[in-house]
Amino acid sequence: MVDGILADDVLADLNDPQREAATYGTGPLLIVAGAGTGKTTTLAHRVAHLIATGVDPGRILLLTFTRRASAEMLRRVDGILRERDRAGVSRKVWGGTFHAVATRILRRHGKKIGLAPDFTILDRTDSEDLMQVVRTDLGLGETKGKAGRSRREQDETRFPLKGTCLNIYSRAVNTQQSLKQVLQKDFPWCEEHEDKLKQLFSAYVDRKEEASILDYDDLLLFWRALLQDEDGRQQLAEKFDCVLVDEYQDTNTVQADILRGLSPTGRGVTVVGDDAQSIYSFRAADVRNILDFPDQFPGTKVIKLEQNYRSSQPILDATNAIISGATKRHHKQLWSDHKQGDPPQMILCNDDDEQTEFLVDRILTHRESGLKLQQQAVLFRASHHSISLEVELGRRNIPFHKYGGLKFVETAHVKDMLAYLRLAENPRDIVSGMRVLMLLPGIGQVKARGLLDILTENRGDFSCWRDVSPPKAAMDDWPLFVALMRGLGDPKAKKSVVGDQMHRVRRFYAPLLKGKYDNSRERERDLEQLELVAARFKDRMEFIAEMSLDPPSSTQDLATDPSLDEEHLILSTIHSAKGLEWNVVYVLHATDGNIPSQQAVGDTDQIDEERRLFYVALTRAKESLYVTMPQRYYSQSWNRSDRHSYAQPSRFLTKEAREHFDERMAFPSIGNEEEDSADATRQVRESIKGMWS
DNA sequence: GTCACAGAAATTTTT
DNA sequence: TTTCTGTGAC
Repeated sequence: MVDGILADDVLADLNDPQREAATYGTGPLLIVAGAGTGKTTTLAHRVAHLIATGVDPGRILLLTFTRRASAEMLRRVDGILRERDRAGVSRKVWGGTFHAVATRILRRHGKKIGLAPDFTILDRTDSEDLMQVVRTDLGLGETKGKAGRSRREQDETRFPLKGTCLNIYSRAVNTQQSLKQVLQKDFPWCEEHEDKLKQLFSAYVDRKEEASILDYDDLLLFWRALLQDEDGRQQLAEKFDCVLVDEYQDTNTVQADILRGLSPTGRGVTVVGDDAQSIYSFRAADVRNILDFPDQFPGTKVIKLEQNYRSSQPILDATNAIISGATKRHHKQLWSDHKQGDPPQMILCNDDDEQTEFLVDRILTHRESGLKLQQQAVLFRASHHSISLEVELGRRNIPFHKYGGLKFVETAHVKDMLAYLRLAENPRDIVSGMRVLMLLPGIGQVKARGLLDILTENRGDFSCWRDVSPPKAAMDDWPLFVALMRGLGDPKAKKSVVGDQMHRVRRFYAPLLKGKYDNSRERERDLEQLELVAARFKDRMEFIAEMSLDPPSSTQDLATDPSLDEEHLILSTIHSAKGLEWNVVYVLHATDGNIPSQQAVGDTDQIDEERRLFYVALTRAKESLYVTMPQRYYSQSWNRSDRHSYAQPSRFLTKEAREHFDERMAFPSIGNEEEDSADATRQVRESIKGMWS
């Protein structure tokens, strides 16, 4: 390249450490980037700089946490390069999540380690389904067989549910620990089942192999295996000159191994992250990856970004105070040029309803003063925390998009539809096969298994099902079903437009849907949306993989054409808000039990992670920050006999932290004082009682 | 073998 | 609110 270094005017937007990071040479580089310090900008400039100095874009690998993040990054790279007439080259960059890139690589090179290229991918719920199949096969869930069923035995803990089993399995695999260690540390109540869990997991692994399916963990494991295979390594290690990893604090041991496999000396490796924002340890992410990076790769250059461009100083003061309570951390002091601004507000509400009322009120006030809804975001710890807000927004016709929580593709009817395509793509995929067959009346687990065995014997040719005589109840549907599958399985159909295939499935499936759900009309509309999405894909396999690896993140993303999209408010779990920013941020339910979550107060590591989570939430705000907390929770659940309970503010809002907040009631009380004081004494009693329950 | 029902138990965050 | 297991009718 004759260009040499990128023009000064492009790099002039960067501050000194950012510029140093963007232009640093090929040695291992660690960029420690605090919240809002221009991490994305820096990384984008680094990629642009690499390309401008002659690195082949096709030999750059950019690993991000979500596909959205990598798309955004590459868009900015293009923006920077446009001035050099090189716009568009970034399309050649290998960008995406670890899992998405693993899929591409394994399809192409997996043969080396004995992997068929047409594997299908299990998402979280599919993996649970398979776990359940194996679990019942081995008779592990049963409780009735126990002789006598004495009280003693009833007290014995039941075998863990499928979700828990998968958590245990995944944790062992991703942390590379023995089952015993994992059980001891994270699942002590399951320790007595160690032997049976071993049986279960080994059968689970076998099943996946027979069916030619990979779960999320497998994608990483096999990529790593490929890098450890001598042949594979040669081909792959030489594939990339530069590897950049974003959000490195949230990678796990296997991902770190992959990085080492790609570049054993660290040549060409850049990682970016912030240990204060590590919030995925539940998924086996290990902060030590980023903390120990300089030891792993001798000669690492460390560059710290500490100037915050996002938030006003009053907000930074508050967030600095919150994170300073952490027991272990890499010291950083964020500062901003943006000195002016309102202090963050801590809002006390009577209950959930009042919180909702306050939020809607405030959101509209900001809207009236000219701030678009997209520039405001409501963040919460758990997906269900926003339910009452969603209802109210709906009632008032305020459009919103919700991120996190149950995704569109995880709903039963969407999974059903996709299962037809997946079975057609990979007839050995027993998860999809069982799902599809059991939709037919009269076919249950046993029949479904038998039918799949026949299919395997006939090498996946769906014609073999024509000769089967189905149970009476399925008599009408069966020929149609077989015709559908034969059509989809035909090699010619494989290449036909994915939208058309989806349409055929929908015609068959819609009547079944009617009988299965009472809100079938609504669900049918979802399926129409799905068909539209499918129509955007040329390749069926790609479509299916995409739906497992990178599903549309909000239901509304699908329902509306992005180009015609109307103004909308953002609701998001804190986890899904990572890396994003808004002018106004509201953090809901900042009470103990919610933040930190009741389930995560076991040890200091967990509590620290919850603190970082709270920190991530607060640091999303640019100008205004509201932290709201209901004081009273009504519980009509089976669990509690009392009708309501009182909540304390989050323990992270310590006295010192609160000095940086304006504290007030959402709606100053106008009720009669007697009731208030009665409430106050009740609150004391309740909270004392709470200490023993 | 399948299905519908009942009673009990669990309940975060996500590639 | 859903998920899981056991039971009994078909």
